[in-house]
Amino acid sequence: MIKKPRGTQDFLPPKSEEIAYLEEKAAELFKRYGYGRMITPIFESTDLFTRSIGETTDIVSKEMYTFNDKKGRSLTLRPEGTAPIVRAYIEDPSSFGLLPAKVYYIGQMFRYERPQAGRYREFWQIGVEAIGSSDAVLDAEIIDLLMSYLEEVGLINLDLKINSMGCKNDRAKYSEQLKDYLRSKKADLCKDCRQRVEVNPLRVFDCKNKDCQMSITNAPKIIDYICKDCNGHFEKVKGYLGATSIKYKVESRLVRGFDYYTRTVFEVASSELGAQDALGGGGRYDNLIADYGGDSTPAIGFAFGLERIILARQKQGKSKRPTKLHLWISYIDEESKKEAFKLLLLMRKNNISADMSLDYKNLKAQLRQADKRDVGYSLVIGPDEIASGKYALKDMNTKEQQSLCIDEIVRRMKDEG
RNA sequence: GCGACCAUAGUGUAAUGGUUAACACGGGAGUCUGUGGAACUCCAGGUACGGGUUCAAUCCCCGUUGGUCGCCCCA
Repeated sequence: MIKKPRGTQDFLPPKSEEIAYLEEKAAELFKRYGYGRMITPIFESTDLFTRSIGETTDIVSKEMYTFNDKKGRSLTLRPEGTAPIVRAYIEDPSSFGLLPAKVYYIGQMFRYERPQAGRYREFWQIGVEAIGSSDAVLDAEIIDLLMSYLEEVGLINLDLKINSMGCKNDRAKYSEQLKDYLRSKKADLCKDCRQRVEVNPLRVFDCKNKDCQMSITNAPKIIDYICKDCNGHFEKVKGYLGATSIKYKVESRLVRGFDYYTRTVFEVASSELGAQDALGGGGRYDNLIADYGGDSTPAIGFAFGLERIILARQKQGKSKRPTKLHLWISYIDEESKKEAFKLLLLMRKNNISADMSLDYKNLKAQLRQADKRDVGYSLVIGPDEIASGKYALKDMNTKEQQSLCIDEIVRRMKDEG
């Protein structure tokens, strides 16, 4: 038997409807904030990701689906959504219209990781990017958009953490300070962290090892090393956030997975999700476009994972009930089956969800099918109905049944629907 | 990439080194040939894959694949 590749999923109702629902909600809300949908290729030149995300990050060093096409070009299934949009912007800035350009995307991402609850090799993300402004109010808008979305789909008890990474210079300076500090504590650090000190010292903050956590309690904080401008920017972001109803915590140890972040970064998690608890996150990337050869253009964005939102909604009892059929059509004999089929098509033309038995069964069995499918109404068609032009419409909840002509039935179903 | 645990009808569980692998729910049909949800009867459907040990393996061993949970990392 051929099985689906590891870490991938098939989606059928009701799970597929959950995804559709989350997409609709996003489209609706993002439109209100002025964001339009953007679609980019699902694979890109490998260079795009290695350069933007950072060579030493886990994603690039071991998690990418990379392959050569028939001409020997190295391509990679996108592991995240920001780099492709930045690429498109640099390729043709004018197509993005007025700045800031506000776009969102919905689609699958790919990372070669060991699957576990809330983590897949092919997973769904929805993200937004606002390109062309460094104004702090935009940071607040973006964070508000993320939190509003999560609220919109019914999630509560979320923890929002924010931090500032400063600019390039700040980061380099801070990185050296942190290295010095960590080197002095090297004896207390775990095996992995000893390596991190040299390669990517900020990552030590993510370590869950108790000794490492102890060792960094007095570590220098990036917030103390960021320059005046960056600090001012962060203060403004917090000021604008004060205008919203959003609760957040400044977390000086918050470090995100991509090297391109500058200034504001943020992450939202749910304590109900276990080890993979991050629902979404993002931040500002003011240097990325310039680093790629575009005109210096500041930008900010975020992304969240649909599987984890679905998980959190399940834990919080918010899962959507599968959509039901509205009307089931039953027929008495082969003769009336044709009439039933005609009416079935008529109902569907009138936007009424309806279905009927395919194989002939006795009426009892057909009503049993209707019952199993939890329909609201059932229509019975037999020789008597065809002769009189009046059909028996039964309310499946109250068991009440009336004889009505077709127009009345259509009208009734539409009102109910 | 590392570690631990796991794999039996669609789902949830049972059982045994030896005739036919059991039960519940779910699915289908009928009892009831023009009126559903109950009850009863019947039907379909299963030991993930590949090796090994053995007279004999669903059971024991190894490998593969997949899942779950940690680590890493992140969505």
